[in-house]
Amino acid sequence: MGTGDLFAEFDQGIMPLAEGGVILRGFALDEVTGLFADILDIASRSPFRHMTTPGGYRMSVAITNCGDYGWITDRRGYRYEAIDPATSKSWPAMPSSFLALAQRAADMAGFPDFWPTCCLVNRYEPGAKLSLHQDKDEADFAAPIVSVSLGLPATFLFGGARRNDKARRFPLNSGDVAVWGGASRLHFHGVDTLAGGTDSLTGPYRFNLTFRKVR
DNA sequence: TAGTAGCA
DNA sequence: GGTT
Repeated sequence: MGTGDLFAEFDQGIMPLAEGGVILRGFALDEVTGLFADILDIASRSPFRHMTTPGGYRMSVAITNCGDYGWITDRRGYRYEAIDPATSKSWPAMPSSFLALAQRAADMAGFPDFWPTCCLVNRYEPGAKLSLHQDKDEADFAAPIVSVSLGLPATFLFGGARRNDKARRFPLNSGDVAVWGGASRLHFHGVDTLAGGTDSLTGPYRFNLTFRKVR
């Protein structure tokens, strides 16, 4: 038996993330091709763009959205909007494949009846990162967060309820799905600087789908 | 403070 | 050089 076989058993499974949080390794593996096609379709109507934080800095992660609401940031702050400010039109509808995946993952993690009204689509290129933050612009903290990884690998940072709580590091690969809610719903989290590389499906990018119930 | 930079 |  070679080393690869020893690690193969860890390709799938449930990794504890925090109280109320798990990483479902490989949960979406057989869907990544279709999900990527849906992302390209969304981006053809609401293009990826680099938004500005309230402090006036450009985010290294490019974003777009689909669903009833989209998360945006500009010099005025963070918020959800039903209209894409770049197109002055509604965000693209959430594909049924997205909704079904998010619901299955939430259910698996112990959050039945999850009905996300927003899917934030993040695009990372090598060098891009997302510093520690809380998802707290939603009206309903009872609903969990579901986060799907596609393409290049990354390191997920997951901390505690306070910004200064030490964050733990978790490898995230294409097809992995992280779900957190309950006691960890408002915990600080982020993504470490993306390393270079080429993915057979997405090329020089990592994509992340983040499902939230905004209202 | 979903940001960067500098210092111990 | 990585970490706090």
